[in-house]
Amino acid sequence: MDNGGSSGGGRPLSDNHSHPSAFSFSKPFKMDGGGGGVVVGGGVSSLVPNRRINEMDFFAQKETARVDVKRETTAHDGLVQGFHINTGLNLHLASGGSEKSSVDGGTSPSNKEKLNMSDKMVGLRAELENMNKENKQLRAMLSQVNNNYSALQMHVVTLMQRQHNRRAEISLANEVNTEGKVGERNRNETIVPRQFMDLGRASMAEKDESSPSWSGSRSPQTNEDASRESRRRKTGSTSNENKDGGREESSDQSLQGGLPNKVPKFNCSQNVEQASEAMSMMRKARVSVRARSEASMISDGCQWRKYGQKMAKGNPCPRAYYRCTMATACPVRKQVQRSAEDRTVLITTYEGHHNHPLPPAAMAMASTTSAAATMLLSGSMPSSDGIMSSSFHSRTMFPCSPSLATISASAPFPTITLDLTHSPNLLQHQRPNAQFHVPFQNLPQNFAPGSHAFNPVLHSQSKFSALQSSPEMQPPQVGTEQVLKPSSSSSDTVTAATAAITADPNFTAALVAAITSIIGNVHPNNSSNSSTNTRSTNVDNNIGNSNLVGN
DNA sequence: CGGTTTTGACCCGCGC
DNA sequence: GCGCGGGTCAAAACCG
Repeated sequence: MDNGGSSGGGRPLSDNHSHPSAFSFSKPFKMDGGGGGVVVGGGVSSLVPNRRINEMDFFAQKETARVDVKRETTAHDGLVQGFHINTGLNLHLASGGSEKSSVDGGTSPSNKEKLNMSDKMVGLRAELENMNKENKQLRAMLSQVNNNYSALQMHVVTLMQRQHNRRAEISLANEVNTEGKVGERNRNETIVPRQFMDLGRASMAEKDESSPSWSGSRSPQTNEDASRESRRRKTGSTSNENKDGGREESSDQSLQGGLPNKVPKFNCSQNVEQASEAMSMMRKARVSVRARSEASMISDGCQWRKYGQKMAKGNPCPRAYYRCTMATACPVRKQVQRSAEDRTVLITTYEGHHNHPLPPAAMAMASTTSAAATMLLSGSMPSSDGIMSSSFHSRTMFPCSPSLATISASAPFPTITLDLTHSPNLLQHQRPNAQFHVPFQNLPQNFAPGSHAFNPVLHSQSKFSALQSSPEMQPPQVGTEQVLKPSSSSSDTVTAATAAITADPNFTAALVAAITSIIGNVHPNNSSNSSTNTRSTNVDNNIGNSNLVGN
């Protein structure tokens, strides 16, 4: 691996990554001080060289220079010149100055006043720019919150429906069979999918240990916690482990904290439980992205810290494990591995939801993974028996983009795979035919289904059966994904999932935005990617993505 | 010096 | 029970 050369410390990473708070607050303040000092203190001659101090903000310097010229001409050429200048760009400034000078009486005080006003102007503009930046940052945060909100909302609706179905089912079963089993089930009333529940318990157990009755099959999350717990007990809980444990705990909390709007809506404790279960499950849902890239990692705008690497069976390429480090408690993880069949294909699997504001470059991917996970879960959870059927080792395709995404909801983690290996022409076949209008209704103009015909080559490549049977399409890195063996029940579920996903414009919009950003990032032309990971390409990514996300 | 990467060890679930 | 594979940890090495 090229990790040694590309590793690099964290500082370039944090510098390159346009963390909003880092960017928008430091520079304007510098600018204020510099610009103000120059104009007030310096004479004409001293001002000109100052223009070359490029450390300062361009905007402030331009203002300074403009004022210099005016002042110079006013002083040397008299009233006519001065009058001429006053009709220039800074009308407000000039008139204000003249007003004050008439009050004060002298001409030189008038100049000073002008200077002061221009100083203030510069400061105000700097402030304005600062506020604009803040505004942008807030907008980004807002859009993320909105995204999370809608995702969670959909999931809650799904849960409610499932609960409703279950009640109906139970009452039906009670009529038919009055056995104790059913009665017991009825007492528990809201039995959600077992796997779902276990995941929820894991997070609940951390916060509330007063639920010892939780037992049964252990979910990976529980395993993780138990493993951590056992290690903690063994080693006497070093500071690091404490930190880690705290991190995990706070990650769950923060997960919910990141979506505060929904949780209070649950009045009964069971619903709260379900919500947290849903969140835990969402953390476990995975979104896998296949993309061609020479880089060791695709640039998604986030900061990642590698915490492990393993040789996976059946793949000579190692699998790398990354954690999001943009926030201390961010639960998002990802796995990166090259495809065994095609080494140019990089498979990135995301898991979890960011609990912190994201830079614009990261918004697309985060939104996609979030929405995809949500839709995957809400659509894939069978409502018939509340348990993710073991027969649900199935995959399906997005009808809107047959070569784009694959659902693989095999236990324990439902996974959705976005195949971007045909990315160069992706934008040309957003909508293969008129059959799938709805999902792209809300697309930004850039991504609105264009007049380009669906690429016939890709179209032929993307047939359902071909993709299913293609070993390349099976993300080899995750879980126990299996090749499709469609059963009637699974196909129903898959259909439901597909329908749910494709009916959600938010998801499709986010999906397309993410895909487009990825295309920009993983394109072979991006030569700087070849030996470096995210940090080296973030600036480019930000530039490239800002347009996409902004739309 | 602080953050990241590397890498061996550990734990757990699962299949036999 | 044992081995295998996946996932994670954490000390050491590395980097800027």
